[in-house]
Amino acid sequence: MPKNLSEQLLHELGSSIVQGERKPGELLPKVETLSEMKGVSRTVVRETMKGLSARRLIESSTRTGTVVRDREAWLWWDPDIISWAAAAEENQSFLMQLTEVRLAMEPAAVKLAAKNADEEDIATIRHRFDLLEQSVDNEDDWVEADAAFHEAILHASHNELMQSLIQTLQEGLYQSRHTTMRMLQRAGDNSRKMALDLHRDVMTAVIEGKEDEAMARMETLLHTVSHLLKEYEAEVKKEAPN
Amino acid sequence: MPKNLSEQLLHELGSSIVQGERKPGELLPKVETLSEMKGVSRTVVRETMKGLSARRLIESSTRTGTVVRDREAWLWWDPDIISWAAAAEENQSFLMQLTEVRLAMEPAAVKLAAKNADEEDIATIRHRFDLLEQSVDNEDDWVEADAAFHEAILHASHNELMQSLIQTLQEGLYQSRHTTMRMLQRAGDNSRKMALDLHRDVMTAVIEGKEDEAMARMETLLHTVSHLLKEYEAEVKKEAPN
DNA sequence: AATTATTTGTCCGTATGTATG
DNA sequence: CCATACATACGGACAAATAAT
Repeated sequence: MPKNLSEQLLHELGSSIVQGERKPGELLPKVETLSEMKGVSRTVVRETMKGLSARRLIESSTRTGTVVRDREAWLWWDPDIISWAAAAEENQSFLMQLTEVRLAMEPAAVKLAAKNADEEDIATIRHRFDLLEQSVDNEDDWVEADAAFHEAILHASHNELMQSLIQTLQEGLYQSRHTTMRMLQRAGDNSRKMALDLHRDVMTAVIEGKEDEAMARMETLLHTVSHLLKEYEAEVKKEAPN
Repeated sequence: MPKNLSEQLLHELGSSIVQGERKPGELLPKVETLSEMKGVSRTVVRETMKGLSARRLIESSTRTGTVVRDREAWLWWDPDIISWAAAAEENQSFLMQLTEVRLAMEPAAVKLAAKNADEEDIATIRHRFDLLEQSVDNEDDWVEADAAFHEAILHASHNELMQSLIQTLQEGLYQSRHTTMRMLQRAGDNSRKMALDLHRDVMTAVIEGKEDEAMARMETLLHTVSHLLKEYEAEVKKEAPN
């Protein structure tokens, strides 16, 4: 639930643009008109416009009005834009793109972690892994512990930009998939036990400072999880087709 | 040159936060005071605050006032934040982080390009390479043609998120280094001829759809360029130490 | 080529709501 | 209950740019 009028309107217009309802080149109604249409003051409309143009979704010029910009200009790594795109009806392609980025970044981050982790980082990682191990039988705990473990690894990379990037895309993936993810967790203890081993492998490589091995093992982990996920989705689809 | 008052103030306050002048936890002056200090209306100050909190640099709460948020919360992939950070006095660490991300993303993008490029993409890449080849003797043309070539490759990845990401970080790197980059261009034709061969290798792998080879060759290219750059910087430093 | 009309851009004053000490 | 300090919202006034006449 949006807190104020301009955020509400921002969400409404932003979604309609990102989800393709309003297309690049299209002219938006003028401020005065929008103000009347939505029953808000010009100030609110103007703040909304400011938010949209800060994300480079629109471009305004005097007399001509305000038009939707080309997709190439959009600041895709804005959390709002990602969430709007992930919430779209036809978002398969977008989710795939997010996954492709993740597959490039997470292994790179782990490689850095293997290189840069200090004693404190390693202590945290060990601790988080213990928690993961203990929560292997509980769905909710597992999801939380898994996120915490990955967060500790990322933190050990000592690269704030990567952390921020991965966190943003995780949120994007999570948002549209959290039900699916939970379902995977429910798929059975076997999946979790297998995943636990893979996590341990990553951790060991990081602690021992074996960069390339850490990277390769993270790739294995991601591919395995994605494979499990697909398998499970196919199964669910078979049982209950659209 | 910032166009308006709120952007001017946004730049001023944003820079002071990102560059560490105002530290996390620190309390900002209240709106009224800032308004007087800077000689602008409260509306301008409020718009500035909106811009800062949209980037999650600050957090406001009633009565307590407005405080600087922890670095982890910042939206690092905002072009403004990147440019403020890149312009900082002590930015060695930040530039290294940017480079680390680039080293992870560009090869991944090329790999995708080798997989996804269609005929039109390939025609464009070939054309851009021809331009690159023709501009091997001209500094200014080379810089432009080089950017255009990389852009064509990225476009062929058919992943808008990666494109946007790489473009943003390129701008960040460019901004603080453009003089250095130009100097590398001036370093001599040999560097450019060597670089040209490396570009051709990448192009060939993409056209032939050899994913892993394209990726490996882009890694080689990036490492070579970065090596040349370091060498040249060292030389310049030797001639004219601080 | 000059003028006019339209639309966005900018700044301001003011008022109300809300949470805090 | 009161004073403080910020958030939100409204609408007026004028400036600047530019398409249309």
